[in-house]
Amino acid sequence: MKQKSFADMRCSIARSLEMIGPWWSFLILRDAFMGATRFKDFERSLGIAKNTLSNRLKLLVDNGLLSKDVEPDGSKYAKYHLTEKGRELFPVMVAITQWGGKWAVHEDGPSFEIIDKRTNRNIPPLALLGSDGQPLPEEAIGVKPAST
Amino acid sequence: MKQKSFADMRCSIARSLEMIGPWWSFLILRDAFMGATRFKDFERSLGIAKNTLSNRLKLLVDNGLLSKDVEPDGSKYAKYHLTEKGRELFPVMVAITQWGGKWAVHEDGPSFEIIDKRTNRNIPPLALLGSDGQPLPEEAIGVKPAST
DNA sequence: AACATTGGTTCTATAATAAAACCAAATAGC
DNA sequence: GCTATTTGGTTTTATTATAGAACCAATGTT
Repeated sequence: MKQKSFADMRCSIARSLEMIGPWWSFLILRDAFMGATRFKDFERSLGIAKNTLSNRLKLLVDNGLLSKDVEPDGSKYAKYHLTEKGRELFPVMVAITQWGGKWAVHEDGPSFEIIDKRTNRNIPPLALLGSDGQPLPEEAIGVKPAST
Repeated sequence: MKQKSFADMRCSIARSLEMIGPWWSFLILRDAFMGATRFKDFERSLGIAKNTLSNRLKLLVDNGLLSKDVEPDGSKYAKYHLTEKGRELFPVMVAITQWGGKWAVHEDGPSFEIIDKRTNRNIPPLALLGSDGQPLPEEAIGVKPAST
């Protein structure tokens, strides 16, 4: 009984989770955002088994979230970089980071913070905006199922 | 070799993923946001195996994302409701929905959309704000590792 | 040239998941 | 009030995924 796939579901959340992949994949992307590019970078940071890492990286490359590039910097070891598709997951990272900062924080505090470089201060919570571009009051949030 | 836990990592993203749980858990929460409350609601919507659903629900309740309540409405079947901790994952849902709406959308279109009820129109992308509350330019985004 | 590091692959053991069968309690239909 | 159905599970079994270790060739370092 193989693991069920979300890939044929219509819901964008399910499809996104399927595309990102399970577990480790998200942390691999996190490290990519933090500057990791090499197989060893990810392995060291995550303490992940090499075969698992290898499979995850392949999946992320196949799904277009990372690219595996041979650099013109002299080295023959490839580097993994976020694609545009991968980079656009940044708001998801921020949303989870902010949630975790409130509800899942380590006793020693978080390992990193997302800041406004101009002021070196934390950024405020991600803002839900209404169709007018102004902050969206909670009672105005709605979910509309597809009509078809 | 049991599955590695993220629970003792310091990173808030890792800790959040651990707390939410694997795979299905996120879709269970999605359905909770969409109004599902009963075991059967989740089962029908997800097509999930009952034992897996049972385990996931227990985990989500144990981790404080859902509460299992006996309702005063006459029924003796319990209902699952999002706690405040669970409800505050809404921005994460929105972020993934918006990403998926761009990068993982089904050929028939998304199954639902998040709207501004006042206008019945889609909401714009979640906004990253700077410490001044104004939109944060990309070059001002920084990540600061913990000093200690 | 010798040694260490990198980026894997292969193999085995264990844990997680799916599917199906089963069941008691609750609810609905008559 | 009696019967049938639905609900909310648990148990059992089969399969898949993951972790860990050992191994290896290519690369990079001294």
